[in-house]
Amino acid sequence: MSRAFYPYPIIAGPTASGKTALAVQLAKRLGGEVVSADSMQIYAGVSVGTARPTVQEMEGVVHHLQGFLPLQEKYSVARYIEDATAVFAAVFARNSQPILCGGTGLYIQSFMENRQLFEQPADPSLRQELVAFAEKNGQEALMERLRQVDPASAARLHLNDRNRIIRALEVFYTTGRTIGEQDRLSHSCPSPYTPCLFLLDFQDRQHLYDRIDRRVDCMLENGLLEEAQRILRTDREATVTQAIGYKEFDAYFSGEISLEAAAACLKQQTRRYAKRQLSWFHRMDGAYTLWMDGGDDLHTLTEKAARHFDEFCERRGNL
RNA sequence: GCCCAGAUAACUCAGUUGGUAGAGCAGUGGACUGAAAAUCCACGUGUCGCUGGUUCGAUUCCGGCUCUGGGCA
Repeated sequence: MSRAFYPYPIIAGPTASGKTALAVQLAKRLGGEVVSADSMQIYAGVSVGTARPTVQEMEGVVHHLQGFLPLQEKYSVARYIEDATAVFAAVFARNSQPILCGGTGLYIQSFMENRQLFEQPADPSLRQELVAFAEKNGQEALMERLRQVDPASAARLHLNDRNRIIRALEVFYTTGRTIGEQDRLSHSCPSPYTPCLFLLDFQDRQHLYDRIDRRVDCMLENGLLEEAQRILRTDREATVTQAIGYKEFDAYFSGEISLEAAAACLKQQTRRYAKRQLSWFHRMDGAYTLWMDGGDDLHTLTEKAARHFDEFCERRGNL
């Protein structure tokens, strides 16, 4: 009996590592479409600061899940899994090859594992209440509340990690289950798709940092300031205001620091972000690393990736 | 030329009543289950400017020199 087999490549890597260009070339090589896995590029009107691929960069390749969401709207990994799952079904249905490409580790991993997250929405008013409680009574008191209902999570989480403590409480109060139980339940249904993970990395970290610096300069030339002004005027509750590339100019617009200082700050924040991304990707098993500073040009890298994907499909398809 | 203040981690500085030193920031590593470009954790050896002197011992006290600010001429 032959079971349906739906393999797909994942292009993962830190910001400015060259994911976009490689995904486009691989899509052309394999006859496919790019599905973005980026928590900020989903928003409309933030194309410069999030380095969303331009029409020229896409070279005619179809891109999904980019620039479709209004700025004020909240998004989450749950919605992402839903959206990406729908896109994958459609792309495979038309006999095309989806290529997942992005830098948001949580989104990539959650999609890969096909986590079931449809029964436990966030509760903003409860969160607010818990934040207020923590501010009034202190972090230790908040942790004590978690310890009462979910000692395992309380032991695992750090006292200072308020977001996660609040989330754990939220899950318990709204579902009656601990976040650990919820976790087990979310893995009840394996993914119908088989991922082949590529990690874009650098042998010399400095090469990545140089690329980040150049990209920020480039963004400034392409109208980052205007975009930032617009974003900073939107509701500060919106998810998009968390993006790196806008809040760093707050102090510049209010006249506290020079443009050079703001740009330097942005570069630094981006470097730190890239490091966190690498940290996430390094712990994912079985990745095929593509060294972006190993002397290979884009064509060679694309060929390496395509060949590895072919072998991967052959090997897995015969299981 | 004179007077004053500095010179300590890549950077900004603290400190040692004389027993070779520590914060922030940067950097590095890590975590991550519905905000994730978010949130959080861990990691600190450096000719204490150079050179003499005093001392068992000087980064610390004293002298000279060099450099950097500021002031006076």
